[in-house]
Amino acid sequence: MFERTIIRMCRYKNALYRLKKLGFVRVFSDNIAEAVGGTPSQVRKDFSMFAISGNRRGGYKVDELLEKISSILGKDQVCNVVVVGAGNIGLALMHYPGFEKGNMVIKAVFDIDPEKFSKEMDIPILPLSELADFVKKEKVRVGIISVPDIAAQHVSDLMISAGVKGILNFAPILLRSNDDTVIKNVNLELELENIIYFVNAREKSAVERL
Amino acid sequence: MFERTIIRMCRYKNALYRLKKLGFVRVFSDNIAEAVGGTPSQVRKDFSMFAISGNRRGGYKVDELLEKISSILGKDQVCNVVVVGAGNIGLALMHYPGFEKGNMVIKAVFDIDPEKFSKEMDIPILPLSELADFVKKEKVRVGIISVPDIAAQHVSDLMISAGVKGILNFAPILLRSNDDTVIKNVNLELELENIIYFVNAREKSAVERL
DNA sequence: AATGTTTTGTGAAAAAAATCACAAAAAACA
DNA sequence: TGTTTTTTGTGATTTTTTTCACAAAACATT
Repeated sequence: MFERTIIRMCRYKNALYRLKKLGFVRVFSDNIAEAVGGTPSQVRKDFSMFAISGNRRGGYKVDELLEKISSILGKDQVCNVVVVGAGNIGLALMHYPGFEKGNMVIKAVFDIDPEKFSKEMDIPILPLSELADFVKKEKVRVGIISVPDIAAQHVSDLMISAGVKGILNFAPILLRSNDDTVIKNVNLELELENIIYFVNAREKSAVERL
Repeated sequence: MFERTIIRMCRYKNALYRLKKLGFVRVFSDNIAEAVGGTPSQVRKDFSMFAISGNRRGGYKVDELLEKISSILGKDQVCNVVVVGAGNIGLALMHYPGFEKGNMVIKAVFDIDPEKFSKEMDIPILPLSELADFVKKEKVRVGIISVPDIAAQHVSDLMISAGVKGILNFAPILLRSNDDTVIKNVNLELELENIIYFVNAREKSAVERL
């Protein structure tokens, strides 16, 4: 019942890092809005939900704001992540540069194909059978699923019983959250399909306007 | 101003394919709701937006329904897609099996690194300089961006000026749509951060309940 | 110190989305 | 054929989300 606001808070944080890199020390709500494609009043309203306050006329100090948002988003401590599925998507995520800087660390990738195992690497690829132990030992709380749809539910069950509390699922099947676990489904096919719809719709309405 | 409904329509279609494969000939709104994690009345309401009607007491015939939804989503004809950025994510998408079956075909991948070029493959990897010609010749209307953030805006401009009408952007930077082009930003880092927030929030509220 | 300007913070209003609830239709069955 | 049961289709209601609008605060300027 806060979801929209939280999603935006993540965006604000990202935008603030960029603004900071550009040399900003203070920002106003319209700078932030501009950076994330929103409205200034929505930015302020979102902040007010968390009692984040700036300075009337003076805006917000970037560093303070970043600190407050980060503490709300719980990014003070590092979050350990595992990936299950060493296919194309899984390996791509393994090397995705964006995670490290955001305090999220992929500790290992798991698969069932022995061909893929490699314990020596920076991020090891391990047999799926070792998942539960690894999760417990390394205090992993978030997992990424990048296996074929047919295996996704099983992997999800495995993760949850091992103690994972949040799952980002790339398999094209809907995994359901329960009271104890948060699951976010990302379906690339659907995203693309969506775009195609809107492209067609605009084209059609452009034709009709003639 | 329809976005939510459209996204769900895509999900319904997917679910219907699965139900069909399971042997369903007829479905009721609650079967569909169950399959996508929604409510029956929302399914019906969504359908009523497009004047899709079933049979009182008899539900919906899967084939008819699929046909209607598909025609709304504009998936009658194949949609040609290009990918720019032959990095980890780009190559993963290139081999992503979900696209083909949904009538979306990746025709080529583009990059600026000559090391990566390979014209002989099933899906060729070509120099970015050939993008505009390719898009025009192959009537490509949708593009996927999987380049580093710093290059994303430039690639987007290139695509749009070549005639691309829809963009799925994986670079961690917000690209803005205009009246003529639809852009959907997918930020993997943000997705993961989101999950971490909700995991932490639940943990905290669980502790408070003690 | 007084006045003017800018920007926040937030209730109130509007808009959008989801849910409810129930009449109407259609099949099943007696 | 009439009665019962099930499920749709949709207006009405509720909830959620966004936008508006303006007083209060803080700084600048004279």
